[in-house]
Amino acid sequence: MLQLFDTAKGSVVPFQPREPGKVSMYVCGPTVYGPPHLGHGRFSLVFDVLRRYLRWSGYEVTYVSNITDIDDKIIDRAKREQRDWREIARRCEEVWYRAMDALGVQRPDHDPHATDYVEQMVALVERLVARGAAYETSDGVYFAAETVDDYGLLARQPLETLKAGARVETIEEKRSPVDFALWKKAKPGEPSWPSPWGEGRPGWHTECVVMSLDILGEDFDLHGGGQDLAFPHHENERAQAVADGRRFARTWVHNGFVEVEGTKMSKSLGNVRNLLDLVEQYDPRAYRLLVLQSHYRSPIDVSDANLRAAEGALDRLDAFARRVAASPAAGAEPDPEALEQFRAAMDDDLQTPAATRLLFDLVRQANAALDAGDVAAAGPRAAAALEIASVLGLELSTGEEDVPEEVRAWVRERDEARAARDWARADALRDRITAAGYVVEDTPTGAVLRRA
RNA sequence: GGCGGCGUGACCGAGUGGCUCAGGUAGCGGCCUGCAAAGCCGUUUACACGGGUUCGAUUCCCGUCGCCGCCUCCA
Repeated sequence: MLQLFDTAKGSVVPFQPREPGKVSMYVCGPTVYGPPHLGHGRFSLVFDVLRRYLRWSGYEVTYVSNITDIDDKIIDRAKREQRDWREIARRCEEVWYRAMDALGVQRPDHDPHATDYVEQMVALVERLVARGAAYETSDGVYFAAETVDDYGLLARQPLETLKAGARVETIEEKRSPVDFALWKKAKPGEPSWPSPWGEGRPGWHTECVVMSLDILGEDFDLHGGGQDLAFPHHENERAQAVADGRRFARTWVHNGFVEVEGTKMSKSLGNVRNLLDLVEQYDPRAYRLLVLQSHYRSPIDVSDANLRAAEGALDRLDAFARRVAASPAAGAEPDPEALEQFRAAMDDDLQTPAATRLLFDLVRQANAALDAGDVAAAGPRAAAALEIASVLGLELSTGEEDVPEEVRAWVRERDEARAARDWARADALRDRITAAGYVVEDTPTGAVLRRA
């Protein structure tokens, strides 16, 4: 059975879905005001892997991830660039999905947009005001954090400490420094929606409450995001739901941070903080592998050296996939014991490092068996390795899909030359193929091509 | 000030009170190969420092040093 670290409980607990066989998960998505960065990539990959694993485990998964398409940062950028804020949001959303697609992150089943839920948000804020959990000020409506008994649960700090640590540039009308905006009254020229408190826009923390409950219903299974969202964002979502008398997420899962070695990194390749740059400069799967190789709650350091190493490892996996596909070991049933080990690793709070180790062990074992001509031993291990890779979202390349006909012809010529033991000619042809960007591998069944 | 995390071999990065265990990348040596590629095998005193607990600590406790994150809108 799957065990996950629940931030609210502060420990690893058995994952028990609301409804047997079904999992409802909500993962906080991006605010669309700029290109996605490495942090977005990490949480997307982490929860993509969790989702794929749950599916593979037999759960029917509903995956919701929102798009925050109205926010101060969007408005600021619109002002600065003299553009329409909606256009910025729309463009950024396109870029977001382009990056996600490149990373192999499956699209959410639902991607609610904040602007489609403003009415429901207003209704929630009204209820909170009516219950005395929120109050109006000259610039908006604020949530009174002290009305929630266990406020600070996700921050894992008591309310008093949070208040003591709060930064002081707060509005004087706020009753407590930890209170946060549910509704912001519009200044002239700002996008706005009608409300009982006048024209304005929702605060950030409210949308996720409304959208998650609307789509997934009360007591949904899992709420996820980056560690930095635990407080204040998730804390504040939860506070609203609790004050509204609703049951909120059963389990809270947060992934660790991405660290980019400032100077070193920027020196070697000029600040790859942007996800799009990363997927252009490296095999996009390299980031996924990097994420898999450390535990989701640990920090990861994304550096040129790390990404290159991951690319090297992917070459190995691709070569393996090619070799298996071309061998008689292809198509075997996966070794059940290996899959059991995989399951054990993943069930233990998603120990993807152990899972990837298993993957590489299986690859080595299967390769050795193939070397020895032991198809019976190679098949099940190879199949298990390929299945594990697939569950982790690592799509391996077996193919020489789009090799130009010209290059194929050289390969055929080279095979003939080799058959005639004309090594000089064979080597000349290989040079030509190499120059065209391909690598030839001679196998017992003929030459195999791949991209360099 | 409060809370939390981290410091592992050339590099990255898991993990554990004692049982050669990681794994990946790179280098080197070997096998295989016409030569390669791919693959396999082998390979470099590893666990920040100082104490303590213990028969025994990289793993537990205390301290020191260093790095990092969160504490109102940043995944």
